[in-house]
Amino acid sequence: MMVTMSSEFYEKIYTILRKVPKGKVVTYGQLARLAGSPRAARAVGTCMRNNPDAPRTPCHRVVASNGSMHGYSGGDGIPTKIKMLREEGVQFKGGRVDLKISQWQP
DNA sequence: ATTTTGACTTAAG
DNA sequence: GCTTAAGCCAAAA
Repeated sequence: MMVTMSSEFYEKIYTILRKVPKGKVVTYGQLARLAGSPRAARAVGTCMRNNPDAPRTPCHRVVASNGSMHGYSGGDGIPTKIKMLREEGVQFKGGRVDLKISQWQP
């Protein structure tokens, strides 16, 4: 199998994000860290933006490090994202996700 | 090839 | 606890 050098870490991001169970969320930094680039949190966001609510990439389960969210390219954006997470059983706290109980732990 | 922008994170006030 | 500033990675102009 040949290695896709350019988007190598992108595929990792998708793979990891796909492993995140329902009702759990993951931060951009965590995804980047698991992908092999702990400082590429921004790049992760760029990747998500190009891929909307693709059935293969649950970008709505990706939140910021402090539990809040920065953006979402699907539905109404942020509100839709919150709604989806809430439907999955994610506990919210003043508009922010409770990372203490809802953050995915590999 | 260089500059700008962006779904980020951490540190400091 | 919230706001402001600086740093980092990758894609788009």
